[in-house]
Formats: sequence, structure tokens, C-alpha cells
Amino acid sequence: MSDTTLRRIPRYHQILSGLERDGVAYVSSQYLATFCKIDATQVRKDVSTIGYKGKPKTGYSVTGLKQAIGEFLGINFENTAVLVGSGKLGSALAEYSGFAEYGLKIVALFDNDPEKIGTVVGEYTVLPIESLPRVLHSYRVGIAILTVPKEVAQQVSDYVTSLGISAIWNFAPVQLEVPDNVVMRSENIATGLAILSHYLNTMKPSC
Amino acid sequence: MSDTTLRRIPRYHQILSGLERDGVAYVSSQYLATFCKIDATQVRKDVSTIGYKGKPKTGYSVTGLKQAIGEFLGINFENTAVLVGSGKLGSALAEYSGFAEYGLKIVALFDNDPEKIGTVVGEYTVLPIESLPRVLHSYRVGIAILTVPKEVAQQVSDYVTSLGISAIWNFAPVQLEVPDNVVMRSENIATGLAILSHYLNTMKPSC
DNA sequence: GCGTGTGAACCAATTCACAGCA
DNA sequence: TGCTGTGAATTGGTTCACACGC
Repeated sequence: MSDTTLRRIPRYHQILSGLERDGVAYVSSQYLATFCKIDATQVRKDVSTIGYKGKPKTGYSVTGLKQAIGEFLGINFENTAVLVGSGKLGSALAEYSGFAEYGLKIVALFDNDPEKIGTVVGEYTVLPIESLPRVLHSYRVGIAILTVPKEVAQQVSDYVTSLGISAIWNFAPVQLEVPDNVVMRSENIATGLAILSHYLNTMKPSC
Repeated sequence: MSDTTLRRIPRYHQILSGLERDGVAYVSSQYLATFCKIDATQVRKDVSTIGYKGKPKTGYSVTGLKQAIGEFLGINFENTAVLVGSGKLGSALAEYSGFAEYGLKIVALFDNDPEKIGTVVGEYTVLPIESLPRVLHSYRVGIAILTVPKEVAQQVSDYVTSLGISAIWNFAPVQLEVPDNVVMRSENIATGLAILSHYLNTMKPSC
């Protein structure tokens, strides 16, 4: 599946969540398409790809399609994660309640700064890096979320990789090198800013 | 310019920043391509699109190309922004030092919670929403960064739009409706999580 | 009739092949 | 010779047109 296609799927999920909350039972491809500013056929192709079937005349079942997308994305069951780096961003993510809806459960928060170890962030007490192997093992943690300074990101990445982590979700603004059997995704907040800035500057003349 | 193309550009910028820091003077399209796991021709096409020229045999000047990309993205001069919503995420963004490199200057932080107004976050004192018109005007602010709860995001968006903001960078997990002359970009952290989760679950069998 | 499902047509994005220049 | 720049070919993603089922 292509990257652009994959990026649309969570969007549908988000819209469906809203419709479900509003008590809507069925939704048409046209509705989703309009919301996403894309073609209705595109939506039907996407839904078809994830293997869900709609009802002609009625549309797609909101809960059914949401369920199917959740299945496809692997967010219907709980993924456990640890968060390494208890700075501002790490704390914000640790306290973000929205992850629950996407099946992510953060089990512990780590740092190597003696000043931070032992402090309480939301429902977590910051643990020393040394406790990582024990926690990773006892909770069968699959994902390490890295919110460490960019200077040490590769080092931390290598460390959690050596401990057998399956996936790394990197928030440090560097490209990490990981073995082929580890899934890595970098969120670079500056990318969004750069794109926004570009639109802002190219559109300005038209106003 | 297509969305996928535009998303690659900031990546080059990031890599070039690293090379510049390491004192590297020239870089080949092949090097950038390998780093981004794409084809070298793609890099040359992209560079060509933004209007920069390399030197045959030598490659691209690191500082020159970085400069050109910065020009293209509009991040070489200062964009001013206000941040609305002084919760965890808002505070994290307010204290994030990396924006400076992308030409973003946050001039003030706002909230409507009386408990938060007047508190200090990094170098900012949280201001009441009522001060927005004055600040927007006196600093000629172009961007509003929204880190408010999703329930009020549309309302806040409408408000800053009515005050004549040019761009909205939305971090609430909802799709905002904005007039055509306002640039809007939503960062949905859950999108990244969903994509990561999908790769994690589809790749697992191969290990 | 209305909205899904899908093969065909279209169009944009990526890759190939090679010309041009230091 | 090495690496950029770019037209040509290809791949793949999007849109069109229409058959099918409730």
C-alpha cells in the first residue's frame, strides 16, 4: 500500500469517530470524500483495499467501517509503549489522553537526568534508563517513543534496539538508522511548519 | 507542486543542516537520495523545481542549496506566530527551541482559563484571549498555532480568522473549516501513530 | 433510484537513458 | 570521468463510466 493511501486511512477513522459519537449509523463514500476534499471513488477504492464492504443505497456502517479500519491499522487491541525522555514534549505526550483511542498504552516514562528521575508526570514516576530492560521485558513492550535531545537520539535508539524493541517512534529532529527488522517512524514537527510556511508565502500574492 | 514533493523538501533541509554543522561543503544528489531512500534523479528533479543549480562533477553546495530551500519554503526570514492554548502541548511547543531554525518566532501565549492566565511558561507570560486583537495587530502576526481542546478548536479558529490571521497551524484532532484565503494545516499526532501501528502489525509476520 | 464495486482511461509522479559540462 | 540536467518511458495513483444489488 502506498504512503499517500495509508495516510488517508487514519483520517477516515477520525471522521467516523465523530459520526459515531453523534449517533450516525451510515455514511456514504461521498460524505467522507467531501470531508477529505477528495473524490468519492477514491474513498471506495481505499475502503475496498482494507477489505470492507458497504451496502448499496445505504452506504457504509459507521461502526463497522471504523472497526475494519482499526483492524487494518492494528489499533483495536492494545499496543504497549515506553516513553524515553521526560522533557516538555515527552511530558505532553505522556499526558495526552487521545492515544487510548488508538490502542496505545504508555507503561512507563524514562530519563537519565538524576534531577528528573523520581519526579511525577501525570500518572507516571520517571524511571532511570537502567530500568528499561526490566520494564521492556515484563510488559512485553513493542514501541519505544523517543523524546530525547537530537544529540543522543541515535544512541538511545541503538540501545532500545539492542533490547529487542519492535518499533521506534522518533520525535527528535534527526534521521535514525535502525536494523531492517525494526519499524521506525520519525515525526518532524518542522516538516509541517515548513509546508505551512511554503503555502503561506506562495499564496500571499493572491490575497 | 505536489504534496509528496513538498514533503521531501524539508527533509533535504534537515540533512543539509547536519552536513553544514559537520563542515561539509558539497553534496551529491546520490548522497541525499540514499539518505532519503529514494532515487537520485528524484532529488535532482526536486532541486531543479525549487530553482537551484548544482555543479557537474562537484555536486550541490551545501550552504547554497540549504539557502535556496529556505528561500523556497519561506523560512529564511522571520514568521511571527501566537500560540493559543497553554496546556501541556502548547507549553512544549512554546519552549521548543527548534523553531528558530525554521524562521518561526512565537510572540505570545494565550489561554482563557483564569487559572493559567498570568502563569509563566518558558519566556512567556500567559495572556488572556482578550489581548489577542492587540497583539496580532502590533506584531503583525501571520500564524496562529492552536493547541486548544478539540471541543473549542473550531470556535477559536473562527475567532482568530475574524481577526485577520493568515495561517492556522492546528494541533487539535479535528478538521477545521476556514475561509479560502486562510492557510490551514492540521497536525494529527494520531496519524503517525496509526501508520506506525500498521507497519508494526503487517511486518511482524516476517520476523 | 441510489450508492457501492470495479475495469478502463487518464494523468501525475517516478525512473530510465543519455546529453552536457567541468 | 563524474555528476548534473532533462526529455522519454514507465509505473502507479486518481478519476471516469457503468454494472450490480437493495
